[in-house]
Amino acid sequence: MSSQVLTTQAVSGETPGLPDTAWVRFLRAHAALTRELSSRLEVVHELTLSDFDVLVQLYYAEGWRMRRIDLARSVLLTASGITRLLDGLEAGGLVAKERCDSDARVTYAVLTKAGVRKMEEARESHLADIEELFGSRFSAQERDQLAELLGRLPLAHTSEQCSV
Amino acid sequence: MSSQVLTTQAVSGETPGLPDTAWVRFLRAHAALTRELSSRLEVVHELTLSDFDVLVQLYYAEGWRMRRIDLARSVLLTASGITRLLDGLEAGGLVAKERCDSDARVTYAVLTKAGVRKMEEARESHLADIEELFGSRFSAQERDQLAELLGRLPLAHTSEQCSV
DNA sequence: CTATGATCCTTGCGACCTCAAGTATAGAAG
DNA sequence: CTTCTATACTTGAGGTCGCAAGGATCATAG
Repeated sequence: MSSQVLTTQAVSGETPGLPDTAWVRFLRAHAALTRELSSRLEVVHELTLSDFDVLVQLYYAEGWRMRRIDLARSVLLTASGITRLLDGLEAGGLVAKERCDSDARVTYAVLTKAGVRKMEEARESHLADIEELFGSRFSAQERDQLAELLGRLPLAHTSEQCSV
Repeated sequence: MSSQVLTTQAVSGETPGLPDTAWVRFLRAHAALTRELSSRLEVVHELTLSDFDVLVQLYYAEGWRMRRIDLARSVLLTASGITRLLDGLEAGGLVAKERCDSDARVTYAVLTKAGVRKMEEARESHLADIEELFGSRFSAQERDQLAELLGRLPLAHTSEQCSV
């Protein structure tokens, strides 16, 4: 009732029990890919991966505008994370704040003209990078399959069960 | 010659062109899973995901010993990252330094008795967590398939081509 | 032996992100 | 109106990590 937890290990047969599971590959691939993609994005467009992520979300939102809290949830950052990330984008003139008339608690993040331009500028090269490092490794069918498999993973905190 | 880059998007049909590709799911899943796993590992065993990662590598290495640089490469951290991570583990008494007789440049990282104990302690619960949040989402076959697909991704810096 | 270049490791610095705590607003109940 | 709870956002402190630079050691060639 143990030792069956790790499937697909020791594929290369190097070290005896060294785990090389789907999960470990997942971790390694993420580290390598984000490092490389981030670095390219940084050099060419002076953007973080997260910056780009936020820009994309806003770009596809109605009126290029989103509540900060929704933005945070959609890119899986905490509220404070979004505040600081947007601080940077605001300083760079890519995003602006906007008050909400019906609820004074909320603030909108809006893409500025410059932000839209930046986004469209960065898009092409970044998508090409993703394609090169990620997408091109798979056939269209495999890509769909991968997306389906990854789509099953939990996106939020599981187990809200906190008794005491 | 564009707009075909993003396959598998808008699966849920919510926002028109909002990308929901395999890559985006990959990013989101990673953020969510590492957050949750890290938090659990922290609470129960006072370990980081990276800490555990290093412990595992050492545990399966000959003599529970590895050159720091090899350790760094195998967990995909930089040399400085390993130095600081091991600082923590050394302070906690889980890992010790050891000189190399044949080459004074290299230092080994060795699992201490306490380190081995910690590793065996943490292993069970952490693997169970991984299984719950990750593995259990897939059949054995799907797991293998996922591992195979993820295994195609580049693990190091691509394109060493730096002309000037 | 000395110079050169590569490798291993550490350290200063900064970037990014989280948690915990605090402020402000909203809505519901008394 | 007042109180209580929930939500939105910000800020201070701290942790992890990469990059760049520097020191030490090794290997090789002159």
